[in-house]
Parts: sequence; C-alpha cells; structure tokens
Amino acid sequence: MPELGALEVLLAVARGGSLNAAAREVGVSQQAVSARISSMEAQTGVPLVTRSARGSALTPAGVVVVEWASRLLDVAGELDAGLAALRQDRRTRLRVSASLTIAEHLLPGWLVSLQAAARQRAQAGPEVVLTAANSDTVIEQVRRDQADVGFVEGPQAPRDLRSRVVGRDALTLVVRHDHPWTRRRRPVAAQELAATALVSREPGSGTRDALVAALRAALGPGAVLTPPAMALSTTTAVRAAVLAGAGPAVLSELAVADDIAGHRLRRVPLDGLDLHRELRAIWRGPSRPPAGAVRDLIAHIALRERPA
Amino acid sequence: MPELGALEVLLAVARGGSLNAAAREVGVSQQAVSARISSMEAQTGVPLVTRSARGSALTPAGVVVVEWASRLLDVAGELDAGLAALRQDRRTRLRVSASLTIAEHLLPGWLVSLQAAARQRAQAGPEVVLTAANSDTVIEQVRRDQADVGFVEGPQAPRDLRSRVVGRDALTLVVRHDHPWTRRRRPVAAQELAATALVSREPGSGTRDALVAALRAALGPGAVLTPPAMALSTTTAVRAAVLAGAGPAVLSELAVADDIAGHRLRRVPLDGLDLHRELRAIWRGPSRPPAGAVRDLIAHIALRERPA
DNA sequence: GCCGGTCACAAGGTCGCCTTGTACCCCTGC
DNA sequence: GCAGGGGTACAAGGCGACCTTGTGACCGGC
Repeated sequence: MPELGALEVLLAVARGGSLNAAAREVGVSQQAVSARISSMEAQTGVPLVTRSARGSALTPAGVVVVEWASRLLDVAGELDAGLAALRQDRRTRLRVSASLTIAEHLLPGWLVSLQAAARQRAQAGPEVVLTAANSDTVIEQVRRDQADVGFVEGPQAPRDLRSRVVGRDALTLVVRHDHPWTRRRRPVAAQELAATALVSREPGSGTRDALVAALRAALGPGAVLTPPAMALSTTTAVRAAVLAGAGPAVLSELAVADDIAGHRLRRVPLDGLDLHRELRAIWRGPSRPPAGAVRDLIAHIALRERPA
Repeated sequence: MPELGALEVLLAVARGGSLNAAAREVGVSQQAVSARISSMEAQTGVPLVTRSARGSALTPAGVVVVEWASRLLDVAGELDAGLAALRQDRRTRLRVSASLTIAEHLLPGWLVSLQAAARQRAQAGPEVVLTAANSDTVIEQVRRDQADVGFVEGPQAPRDLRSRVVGRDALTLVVRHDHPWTRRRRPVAAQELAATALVSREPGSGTRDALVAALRAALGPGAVLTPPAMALSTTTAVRAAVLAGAGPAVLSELAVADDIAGHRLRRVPLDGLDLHRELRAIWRGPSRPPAGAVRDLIAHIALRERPA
C-alpha cells in the first residue's frame, strides 16, 4: 500500500507533466521524486508513469490510479483539518463544540470548505478549536462560555440559548445484509420495532433518546419498550456489533451512509415513525449571531447544507 | 499528517482495547505500537489514548479521530483493491476491461465487496485483472478475447456481444460555485447548452459522444453545436479546467459527486435533454454469462447496484 | 502471594528517503 | 553545427523513522 506522501507526489507529476515540475511543487529534489515514483511502481507492480527526455506522462493505469488517489487525498485532507481543529495548543480563535454525530460526519467537510473559501478570498481562515462531546455537554459548554458556538442534533433547542437550523438528519433502521428483514416486503411498524431487542447507544445518548421519544410519540407514553440487546458507548461499536450479527440498530443516516453504500449494512423501511431531526447551531447572547467568525461560520454551513 | 499505517494501529487499539492486543493483531511488538501511538500524538498534538495498567482506552478526541480514520482507511482499501487488480504479473483468473468512468468510480467498490463476499463464504475471491480504456477499446478487447468481461456505459451495446445492464449513470451540467449560472432560476435549455462553449473531453470519448447524441436528439440532426472551449483527455483535467474557471462542463454524475458534495462544483439543472445512460456488462459467446467467475461477478454487481 | 496481563524505558540494528554531484538525452534557436 | 535549457538516470553518503529485544513496574484475580 503506497503512502499518502507518495500519492501526493504522483498527483504533482500528473499535474505538472514532469518529474522536475513535481519536485519543485512538492519542494524536494528531482531525484527524490523519481525514486519515489519508482519505488511506488515497484511496490504496487503497476507502471504508472512513462518517462522521456521531454517530460513524463501517466500510463493508462496511472490515470486511473491518480483518480483513485485524488479521492483518497480528499478524505485525508478532511482528517487533517479535523486533527488541526482538535489541537488545543494554539490560542483559540473560535471554539466549536459539537455532538459526536456532527463532529464525526459533518465537521471535517465544513472545515475544509471553510478554509477553501477563506483561501479564495486570500484570507486566512479562522483557527477553529473543536471539542466533541454528547449533546448535553455541548449545551453546557456553550452556556458556560467554554465554546463560542455549538452544534447539536435533535429538537431540544434550549430556551436560554439562541439557535439556527443548519441542516437535517434522520435516524434509520439498519441490519446486516443477511438479516431476515432484508427480505421483508412491508416496512417495520413502530409496534414491531418497540418489541425488538436492538443494539443501542448508552442511555443519555442523543441518538437513543430520539428513538425512544419517537416510539413514545407513536405508541403512547405508557408503551412498553423492549430493552436493548446491548448498549455501547460509540457509534463505531454499535456498527461493529451489527456487523457481527448482534441484531438490528437505529442509527443516524450520516453514520451509516458509507456502510450502506458499501453494502455492508442494509436499510429497512420503517412505518409510522418520524425520525427526522434538525441540526442546529447554538450560541449564547443576542438573538443574532454575533458579528465575526461565529456568524461567518454559521452562514457558511447553512449555505453548504441547505441545497443538499 | 499521520501515515495510514499509524491509523491502522490506532484502529486496532480501539478494537482490541489494549496496546498489546493491537500489537498481536497488527503483528508487531507491544513497544512498537506504544511508540507509534505516542509519535502520532506528538505529531498531531492531540491525545488519543489513555493508557492504564489494565488496558488502553480512547480519549473523547480519539473516538472522533478513529471514526475519521476509519473512513479514510475504507477509501484506502478501495485504492488497494484497484491496484491489486491493475497488477498484471499474476496468472490471470478473470480479465476485466472497463471504461474509464466505471474503472475510476465504481470498480474499486465492486472489488472490495466482491472480496468481502468471498471471504464471508470462506473462499478466496477471484483474482481480477483490470484494464481501463475507452469504451471502444473495451469492446474490442472483449471481441478479441483479451478480456473475459467488459464494462461500458452508453446505449451502444454491440450486437455481436451479449450484455446485461448492471447500473445507471447520468451526465450532468456543472459549473464552478461562482459561475453566473448558479444564480439562475430556470433550467438551461438544450438550445442554450448547444450555444455554449463547454470544457469537454476529446473526440471519441463516450462522455462527449453521449452529450452530442443527446443534443442532436433534442435539436435535430442538423443542429449547429458550438465547438468546445477546450478538449482534454481525462475527466480529471476537465474538472481542473472547470475549477480554474474555464467554463461549464458536462460530466458523469459519478465523476463529480465528490466535488458537488464538497461544494467545489455546482450542478445546473437541464431541460429537454435525456442524459441518462445504462452501465452494461458485456461478454462474448452464449447468451447467458458463462458459469463461474464471470457470472458470479456480474450477478454480484447487479445485486449491488440495483437497489441504489 | 503468585501469576497473567498491562504498559514504559533503553539500546541497537535496519531500511527508507532525501540530498548532492555527475552524466546523458532531446529539442530549440542562433 | 553547436550551445543552452529542460528533462531524466545513476551513485554515494547521511539522517531519521521504525522495529526488536531485554528489562522493570504496576494492577487485579485466584
């Protein structure tokens, strides 16, 4: 498996059309670029570049690999932006606190496009410092002025804080690809779901609370809900349990989109339950977001997520 | 930026709950795991793991990073599967030839899920050898028995070959986020598109041919089509040109989905043009796919893509 | 109180990658 | 015809990252 750095060099060669141009772009010597490409070709067993005395061009296989690598580096850039935001050592400019679901699945993309937008205006983007926690903690941090802005999901916008909807999410019922429910023709009813032992998050999690609230709304406050088959503290653990065959789960669509696209999990239609929820930015103080970085951030995100 | 190997180690720690378990899983010494995690924490400036005498657990930041890393490694796995398929040195078991669009955007996912499905049955998956070329070349290779199965897009299923639809694609008009067309209220009509100088692929490309065919179908065979602003030989180059402000382009939705999600490009609605096209598996010989690997592959892909 | 499990510290070896210096090739223009 | 600029290849040497082995300390269960 080639390293990310080697792939970046390959992309630079593709862009520049020569090893030399790539070397200048990356900031190393021409020989280093040549050696890295060679070692990558040896490692993968695939010829990627044809070298000639008047430049280097990609082979047909190289064109395809560049496309794949470009996707990979995009995702790597999101991770990098996220890590930069988690780094606490700098003087904080903009303290963001976000629920786990939002931090895991949306924030990296927001950060990347925020920086890209800033770069386009030839400005430096804000230095974002991120804290990820559960929804209650996020609200508490905003209240105590430990965060300039928070992002939470769910309808419970606290009254003492201001908020703005910046996107939507929905919970969805998922099972492993070989679960009997994948062969159902009818959607699962609320009553049936309540009678099923699910793999669930721990009590207090926003995802679990939202499901319970929706079930009680559909079946009445006195409805008997089957206790979970197991309660785990992270989405990743829940997903792993479902993949191990522990049973169905109800998770955010954001969390399972990749697994559904990769056909590791399957979505099962539900009937009679409203599991949509709004994603909100929350902040303290006056009813409009304060001028400056906080307002810019919220406006940027709302613009990003609205058309989607 | 942490290396992929380091992220794999981190995921192993998250799964196993201890450095030692991760070391066994990855196949290195416990000290190596400890050092790698430490160096990663130093590199990123983010504490990821809390170590204790009875195991190691992720910090809150670590949980989020693990989720991000997991996405990254999924994409890396697709690249790896693709590279393995491009490697020609093995004895070929199953020779696949695919059009550029399919090879770039769909095949890695197919390969990963094919191997996963095989592993689940405790079998070794087929050794796929991939050739990526334009549609005409793919068809020619299947005809000459240089490929066991081909994948092409577009309606032109050659009559002397057998085929089966395994998915759908559509071309879409895209512009840079700051292009005037992003502020239009009405869709762009076929006539208007024909009068626009687009950034385009080279003549002979399936994408370009499909657009021309759709325009002629809408406007009549004698319609005057404005020549492209520029003609480039890869989708990547076209995308780069659009991002550089060279003008609008018509590209496969598969090719621009990431850019649209990342808000680098914007889709512009079209009116009066049918730009859908079918993705087909093609093969030689009898009307049913021959038994064995070719049939398994086609069935697997059709099952994957149908519900989407 | 022993034992299995966990993690940390230290020393030494290997290997990958980068740099510098040099040589060759191709095309262009005078 | 020949110089010059841009391109790539080969070779030697240095630095640093990573891994291994050996050893010590801490925690909890039987």
